[in-house]
Amino acid sequence: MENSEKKFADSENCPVRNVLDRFGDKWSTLVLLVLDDTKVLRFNEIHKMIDTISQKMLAVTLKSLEADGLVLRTQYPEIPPRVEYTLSERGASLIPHIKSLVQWANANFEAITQSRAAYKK
Amino acid sequence: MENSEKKFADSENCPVRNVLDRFGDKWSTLVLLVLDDTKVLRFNEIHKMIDTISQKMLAVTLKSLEADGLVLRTQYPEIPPRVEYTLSERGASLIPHIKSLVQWANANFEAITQSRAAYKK
DNA sequence: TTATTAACTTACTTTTGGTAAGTCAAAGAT
DNA sequence: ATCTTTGACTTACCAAAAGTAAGTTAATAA
Repeated sequence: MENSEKKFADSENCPVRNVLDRFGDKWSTLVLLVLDDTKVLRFNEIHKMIDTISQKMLAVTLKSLEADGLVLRTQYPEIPPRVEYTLSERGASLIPHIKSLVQWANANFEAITQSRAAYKK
Repeated sequence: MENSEKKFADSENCPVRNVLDRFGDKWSTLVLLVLDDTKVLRFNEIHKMIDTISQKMLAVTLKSLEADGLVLRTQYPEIPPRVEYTLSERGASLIPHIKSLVQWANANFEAITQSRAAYKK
């Protein structure tokens, strides 16, 4: 009995599951794209660019991206505080892969929208 | 005043936002990968391969993938029922882009895990 | 003295996802 | 004839994740 049927089970040890758990959240990928687009951004600047994200979720998203070593956080000892976010090298290395997905998205956006509308049930 | 700061706002009309909203759910991408891996699968077979997904979420995930035209559903008029799922052409065209992400995941899995452990705060 | 500012937290509510049981219709077992 | 099994789901209820709004901090400006 082969267990090819278990290839994706067990998210602890499966890199695929692990990374999908990581980026299958609502905001991480978008934040990375925004940082790639503008290189250096402060908290409130990111918040303006993605205006539907809540401050709370932006805070936790940035924190987990930082924990994963994808984003660098630089804090200046001033008041009011100033904090700058940038992609790390590792974060930057992810971008081309995300952009390849984005290209597909742009190419298929219309067709998908139409399928969705036609599906209606 | 330029509004480059609004490039990613408004998820209705932004293909990037739209597609990330679509795949920023917990299961869609995994289901696509599993279907790519085995080509034709029945409901319960997918459920076994991704054993942590609930039947409920597998059902809604498959339904939305079908609505988007990424997955094809074939129902045989038998009892007990038999339903087969496959990738559509459109779904198949997405796979290479997802796999490029997966490769990155495999390559960076260890380093990320270590960063996470070191972060601890 | 009070307002302002940036980068967050905190308390509370809503949405999304998980769990377990139920449905449907026929074939096979008792 | 009634009971059980089977596969692909629903449904009702509960827990976890995300959204909302208000609060915190410390210095400078009004």
